[in-house]
Amino acid sequence: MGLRMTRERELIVAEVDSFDGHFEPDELLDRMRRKNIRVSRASIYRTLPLLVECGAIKEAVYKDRKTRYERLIGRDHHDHMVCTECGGVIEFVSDEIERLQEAVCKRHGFGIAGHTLEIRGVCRDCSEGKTGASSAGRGNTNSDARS
Amino acid sequence: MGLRMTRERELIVAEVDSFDGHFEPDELLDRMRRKNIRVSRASIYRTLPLLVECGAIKEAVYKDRKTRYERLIGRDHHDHMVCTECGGVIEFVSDEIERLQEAVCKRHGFGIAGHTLEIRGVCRDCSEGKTGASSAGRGNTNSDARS
DNA sequence: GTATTATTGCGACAGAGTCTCAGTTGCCAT
DNA sequence: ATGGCAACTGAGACTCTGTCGCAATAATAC
Ligand SMILES: [Zn+2]
Ligand SMILES: [Zn+2]
Ligand SMILES: [Zn+2]
Ligand SMILES: [Zn+2]
Repeated sequence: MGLRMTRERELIVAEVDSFDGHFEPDELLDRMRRKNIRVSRASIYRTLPLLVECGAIKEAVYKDRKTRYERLIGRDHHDHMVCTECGGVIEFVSDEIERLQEAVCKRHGFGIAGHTLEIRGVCRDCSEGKTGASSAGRGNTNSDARS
Repeated sequence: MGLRMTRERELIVAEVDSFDGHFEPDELLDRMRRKNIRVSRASIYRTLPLLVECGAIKEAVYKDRKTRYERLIGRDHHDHMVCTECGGVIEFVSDEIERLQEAVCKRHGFGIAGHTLEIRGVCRDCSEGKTGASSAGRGNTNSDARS
């Protein structure tokens, strides 16, 4: 049969909606625990893939081999530059790149459902020697207007 | 002191060089076991990251939360379209996209070290109803000339 | 040839994510 | 509103990829 809207799922969705940026399942769990919102780890791990299927969130940057999610609803599509020094993430959009992707896929008869573009490298601050400028760098997200 | 060229590392490099396409560490191990080449799992897991640092291979598509590698030496850079139906992988290159990425990064003062572009969707065969055309699709790689 | 020290292999370990199963609860039909 | 049932939850055991510690080994430097 169909899915059911349970109390737990409402709580999880609410929590996901309550902030921007990237998160990992266990991170979400901790956040909820600290707020005294009781939901089991299993439920979180079971719900997030459902939200991906609904298009509410998507898997984003992988770090260490942990799945990271990112809210989609209420946010524009963007891609990522990840600094290998400080771990910082710059979000960016290039309409031209998006258009070219569509063109390439069309040529292959490939129907796009989504994509992930992740550029690895060294951000300006780190390369200018402001070592650890962005500090110990626990994935601070440096949002950015479309280019 | 520096690194050492050991018998084990030679064997691993030889095995990696012996085929194109993507592979996972344990896959490589099995392959070698079957050929009666004895190298410990730990050595493989320790060597592959070194090869990444040398630029001989790189981490490619993640699948299930397993690290997948791909040989770089002797192959041109390319990106991936992954079919969500059959699991097939189409490799492609768009020089324009590559160029645009450089432009965007330059604008951000971001020094590119590498990138991963993975487009998810449905390939031609699957969308034309040739369901399972590419068969049970365990990641068959459909190489392709530059577009 | 000997000293030095990186590397190997093994098995123990770590941690993200999955599975099982009994108990619960949303949902639909009556 | 009530009952029935399948979907869901929570707890913990489990799986599986990847890492670590340590004693034995072997590649390099002298
Ligand atoms: Zn994009
Ligand atoms: Zn983002
Ligand atoms: Zn590329
Ligand atoms: Zn490839």
